[in-house]
Amino acid sequence: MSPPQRVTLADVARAAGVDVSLVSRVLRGHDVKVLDETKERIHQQARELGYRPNAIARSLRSAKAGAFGLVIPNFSNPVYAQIIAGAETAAARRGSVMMTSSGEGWSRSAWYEALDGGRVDGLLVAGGSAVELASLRVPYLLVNRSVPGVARHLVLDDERAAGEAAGHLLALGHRHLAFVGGPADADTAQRRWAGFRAAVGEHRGATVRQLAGDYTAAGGRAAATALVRDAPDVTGIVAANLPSGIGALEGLRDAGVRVPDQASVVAVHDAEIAEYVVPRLTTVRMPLQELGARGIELLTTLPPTESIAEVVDAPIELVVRDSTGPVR
Amino acid sequence: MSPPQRVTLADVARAAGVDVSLVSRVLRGHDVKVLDETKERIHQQARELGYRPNAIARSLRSAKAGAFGLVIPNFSNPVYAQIIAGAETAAARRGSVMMTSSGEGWSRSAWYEALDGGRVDGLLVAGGSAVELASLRVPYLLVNRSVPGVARHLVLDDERAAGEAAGHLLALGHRHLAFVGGPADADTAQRRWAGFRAAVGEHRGATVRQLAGDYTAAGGRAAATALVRDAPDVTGIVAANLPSGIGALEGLRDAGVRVPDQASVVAVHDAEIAEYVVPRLTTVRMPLQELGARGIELLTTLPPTESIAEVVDAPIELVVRDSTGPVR
DNA sequence: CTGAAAGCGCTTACAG
DNA sequence: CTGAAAGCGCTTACAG
Repeated sequence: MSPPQRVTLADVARAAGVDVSLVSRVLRGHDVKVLDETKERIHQQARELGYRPNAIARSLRSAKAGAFGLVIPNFSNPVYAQIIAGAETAAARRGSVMMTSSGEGWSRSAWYEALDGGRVDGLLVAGGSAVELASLRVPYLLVNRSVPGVARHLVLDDERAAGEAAGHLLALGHRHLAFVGGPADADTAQRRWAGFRAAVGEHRGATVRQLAGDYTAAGGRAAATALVRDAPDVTGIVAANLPSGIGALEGLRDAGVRVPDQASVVAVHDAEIAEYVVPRLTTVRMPLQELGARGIELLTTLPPTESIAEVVDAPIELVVRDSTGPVR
Repeated sequence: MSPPQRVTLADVARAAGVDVSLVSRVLRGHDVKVLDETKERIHQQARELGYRPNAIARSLRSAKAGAFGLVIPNFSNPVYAQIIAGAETAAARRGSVMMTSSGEGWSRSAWYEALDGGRVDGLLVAGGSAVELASLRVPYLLVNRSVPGVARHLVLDDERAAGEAAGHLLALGHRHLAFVGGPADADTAQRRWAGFRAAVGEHRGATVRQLAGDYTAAGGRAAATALVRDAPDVTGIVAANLPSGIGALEGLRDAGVRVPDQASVVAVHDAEIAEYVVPRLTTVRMPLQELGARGIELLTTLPPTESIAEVVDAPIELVVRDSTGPVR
């Protein structure tokens, strides 16, 4: 089936009776001043021989990989699926492929070393340790997170998202609200907490509680259980992410608290799964595709050493489903 | 922060006062007969200069990309997350990175062309059109699907998985069973139907129904609705995939049919989401990681032109949750 | 309009 | 024990 060996520019040149350099120029469309007849001959031979350019050789010569890398912690989180989709589309527009990877099976340092070896023109880093970034030669950008000491990052407007979630509950009449947070090292959770807190703080008479969480359903469930036991006055819950919100729903159900009749839940981030839980979960949809796309854009346009701290400028949308309702 | 330009082998050689070829051999650990002193000097200079090998140059020279590609239709399906994890681990064991992509934003042919340009040592194809495969120079392997005319594929034991699902329902006393299928062009759905049919066929007095589906929750919901209307005797449903099963659960709930009291549902494939739906969905867990890992193994060990049609040899496991129970 | 040359950064026989 | 040379497949000035 597949030919035993690669066809190179030299093969085409030989077949067409011209020099490789001419073949290169014609095939890349770089040269207008070539006899139509010659052009035709070259194209035809290339086609017949099944010539396919060697991207590696081209990369070496032009010092351009034609690819971008995206490092994520894992593939099972639907949040990353959306970032990837945005990044792939933006990269394709520039003729570059995206190579997405979680580095599973690699030591972190070996992994970064492999990626830094000219294989990519830039690296979007959405997960993994940030300490190795300092030694990177390839331009990189932290995405959806900011880390002290790393001068290039692009994040979402987490404050605003949590603020909208809180605002939704307040508008429904809820006055005693709780926030189920994330792991201590997740800066996204910090910002969401800050946004939540600020939004509720504007309301006289409203109270606020903060509960530890870990971005998992189990954590959300535990938080809800504790809430029912320790703070029965709370009727509105904002979960810092989707799994926490789903877990909170479970915890409330276990405790016999009816949603949305007796308590309301909103989670930050939206994904298909929110449609499948019972009751369907109200969420705040974040512009994750735009995050991925903008990341690629910054990577290609910004000087590699320039600092950047940007917030994605795209709409955040409250998606009201069945887990929120008027108080009492 | 990052140095303005790359450090090459030549830079290290100059700094250490030796030839590049020697640096290459020492740094790669290829040469034992070198003075310890020289070795030390080379290593130290490499360290000080922050030398990092250029993978592209190495690839060109050695005609080995050090990377594998994995083409999937999209990243939002949790099934692929598990395949990717298995493939990444297996590739890492061979010192290769995995570049996973859905080719979003590319035309299918341009995409395959880009991947076939020496960037990867092999291609695992879990999605997308199969017609371009014939023109590929790089070794490839169809994964989780088999296509007529494509002589290399690795699939799961779909027959057995559906058979186990049916067997579970039969053991619970269900005699009137239905199968919610997948799209017409999904060979996995065909095999699951065959396995379902064979398992039920062995039982005297058991009846079987086949319903159209499309691997989506909406399709599963419609199928369940039709079932309640047209075949009220059916008490056991096997869904060809997870979304279909979740949709079937919704359809039954809409129709007021209680699960598992009045009807049982099992779905092929397992993922976290099965834990979150109500009632928690009984599933058949497939060895997806093993599929990814075995795919890489075959790619690296099999001669590129050799045909192969293999079924992954790893346990399939019934995961009993709350959506199945004894009949009536 | 076309060709010859140089070189991207590495590796691998081959000398010495 | 170490160096010099050739070459992987391409692209890009530079000649003619």
